[in-house]
Formats: sequence, C-alpha cells, structure tokens
Amino acid sequence: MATQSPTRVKPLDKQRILEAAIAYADEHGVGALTMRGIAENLECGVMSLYNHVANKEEMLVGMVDIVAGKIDLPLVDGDWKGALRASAANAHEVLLRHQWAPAQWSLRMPGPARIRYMDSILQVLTKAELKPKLVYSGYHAVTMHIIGFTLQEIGYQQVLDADFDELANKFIKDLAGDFPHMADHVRAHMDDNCDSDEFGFVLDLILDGLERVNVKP
Amino acid sequence: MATQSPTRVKPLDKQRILEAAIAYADEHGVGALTMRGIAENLECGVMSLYNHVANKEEMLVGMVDIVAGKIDLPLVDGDWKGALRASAANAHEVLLRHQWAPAQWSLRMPGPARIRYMDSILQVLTKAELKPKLVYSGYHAVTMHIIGFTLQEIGYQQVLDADFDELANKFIKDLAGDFPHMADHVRAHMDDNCDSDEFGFVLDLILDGLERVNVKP
DNA sequence: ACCTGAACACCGTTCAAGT
DNA sequence: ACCTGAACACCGTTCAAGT
Repeated sequence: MATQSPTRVKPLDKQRILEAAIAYADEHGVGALTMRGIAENLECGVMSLYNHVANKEEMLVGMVDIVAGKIDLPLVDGDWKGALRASAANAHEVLLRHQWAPAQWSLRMPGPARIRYMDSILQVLTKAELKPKLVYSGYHAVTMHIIGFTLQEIGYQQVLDADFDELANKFIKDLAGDFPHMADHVRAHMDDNCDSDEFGFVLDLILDGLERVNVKP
Repeated sequence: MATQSPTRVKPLDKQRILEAAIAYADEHGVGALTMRGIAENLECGVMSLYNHVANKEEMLVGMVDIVAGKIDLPLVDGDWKGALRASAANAHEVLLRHQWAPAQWSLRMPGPARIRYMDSILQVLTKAELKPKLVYSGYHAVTMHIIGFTLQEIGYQQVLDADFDELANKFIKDLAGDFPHMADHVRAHMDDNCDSDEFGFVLDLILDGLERVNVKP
C-alpha cells in the first residue's frame, strides 16, 4: 500500500521483522501469521521482507530464538534446584506470553539463544555433581517439563475459551455419567484459582527425584 | 453394488477419509497434508470429502482421536505404577508411529477416544488412593510427560535428519568451544543406542515422586 | 544494496449443478 | 443423499524491474 520512500521512519531489518511477526502471532495466533500481514503492519511490500529473511521457516526459527533469549538463564552458583526452579518459572511466564511458541520450540532448529539456554541448563546439572547419566536424563526431564507442561496448559486454555459452551454441555451433561473421573478433574480445574502452582509442583517432583536417584541409585 | 461412480470399490465415509489422512500425514508430515492430496489418494473429487467432514479442523480432531483410540488403556487392577508405565510406554510407541500427532494433541478438542483415555488415567490414579490433590497434579504430570517427552524426541529426530550436516558442523566445529556442555550432550545422544529407555526413566521419576509425596508430604 | 508489483502454483472452502 | 467441477479469496515465493 503505502509505497516506501522518504516517509519511512525506521529502516527495515531482520530484528524489526521478527519483532513484528512475534507481535502478530501473540495477537492473532501463529495460524493467522502471514507474510502479507506482517508486511502490512510494517507498512512495506510483502517482498521487502525477503531481503532480510530467507523464507517463512527461517522467520519462525528466528521468532522462537528471540523468545528463548527472553528467558533468564539459571545461575550456576548456589543450589542447583533453586536455580533451575527460578529459571523454569521464568521460562513458563515467557512462554505464556507467547502462546504460539511451545508448539514451535521442539520442532524447529535451535538458534543461538536457545543453544545458550540449553547449555546453561546442562551446566547447572553438571555443576550439581549429578552423575553423567542423570545430567543426560535430567536435561530431558526438565526441558520436557517446561515445554510440555506449558503446551498442555495453553492447549487447555485455548480449547476452553474457543468452545466453552460446547465443552460444558458435553462434559457436564453427556459425559459426566460415563466418565466420572474426567468430570471431577474438570471441576477441579474450575475450582483451581491458579494459586496452586502446578507447574512448580511437578517440576519439584522431577528435581527431587533426580537428587534422590543420584545419592541412592 | 456401487450405486456411485462405477470405478469406486469402497464407499466414502468419515472413517475411511480419516484413515487416508492419517496415512498421508504419517508419510509426508502434517504440513504437507492437504484436502486435495487426500482426495487424490482416495480417488475422489476434493469436495466429496466435505460430505463427511465439516472442514480441515474437524479432520485433524478426528485424526488425533483415532490415534488416541489405538493406545492401550491402563489396567485398573494391579499396581497403579505398573499399569501407568505400561500404558504410557504403549502411548509412546503409538505416537512415534504418528509423528505429527503429539503437536496436535494438546492444541485441539479431545474426541471421545481421548476423553476415555484421559478418564482411565484419572481412574487409575484415584484407585491408587492418591490424595485428590495428587490425582490432579499426577494426571498433569503423566500426560505432560507422554506428550511432551515424545514431542521433544520427535523434534530432535526431525531436526537431526533434516539438517544433519549443518548441525554437525555448527555444533562440533563452531559451538563446541562456546558451549561444551551442549557438545557433550549431543555426543551422549550419539552414543545412546536407544536401549537406555529415557522415556521410562523420567516417567518413573514422576511416578515414584507421586508415591513418596503421597505417604510423606 | 534495498525495495516492490505482477505473476505463479498452490491452499481451504462456497456455490451451484449434477446423479 | 451423495458427489463434483468451477470459482473465490487467500497463501508463500520467484522473477524481473525499479531506486
């Protein structure tokens, strides 16, 4: 639309494009993310984006890496469990602010920020004097929890506020008789005032388990 | 016989369409899954699909639910940890056969098979005489592990065999110096002959943790 | 060096017309 | 009741042309 010329305030570069893409995905979801939509927000032609980004895939990789860069790295000093807990909680918050990110995280190439993040978690586990086998498994367990738990949480939220009426009818009316435990669980979710820190509780299960297996295999 | 087109052997119905879609996604990935592609495999017009499926979204929901239906439900008798371990291991195998499924699982409406599966896990946790709070958290922990761990595993595989050369160069040459723990971890992955059952190990961390917290909070 | 419109080869889905 | 081709409103991306 607005043909760019002397009116452009900021120049176009990769960082600015990725930030616009993140803002777009935060607002409309990654399913609605289009090159054309980003271009419109940046007030430039669609093809201008391709001067700074090879294709949409590279853009998604870059977007995830910016999100990864927002996560506070765990401190290598002090108690390792506390450091991982704090970093994981922060990761949890960051990912909840970018709800499209967890589904992209595992399935795309890690960028530099994510590699640094991965390395720092491994460093903390190593400094904790865990056996090599437990560093290996513990890394999988911790990262799986951060991404998997948050993904599950986001999915639950999205399913809920997309089809709440349909769901409520199905569960409470039709299915509660056939699946009483499921109905109880849904009720428990509704009673859960978000002050129960499920995320931290399950993480502690993993961290305490690692510590226990380490001293007494 | 066939009242439709004389060349059609089997009639078109939702089940057949979903199975064709699953086969297509298994082979080409969910990103390449198109209504046109499915129609071609079924040797019918694209629009014929819409007589049995409302839209692509409903098709994805149905596909995930068929996969969910393939998972062996945990036995409610016997020891609860063993039952969950066996069911989770089976779920792991099923999901690895349908690598597109984990990323879809959490983000879409659960169908009847998935609801039955969810209920059965909750039933086992309840029968295990876990406190209600631990049934609630334990369910999250177990399902998070099944989906999250498998998703991470699939992501690792896919990234690896998509860009193996690029990755190997980056890691071993450029990044090994900056990120020694990461390099160690990648090496450990290469030495891991898949007989280490990482999936089961981390699950046991969770199950044993639940049991311990239950008796001694 | 950066930008961009037109064009291409795709999508999912609506609609109207067939049987 | 089921099927389907044509058409529509989109996509990502290539290419050639601008500055």
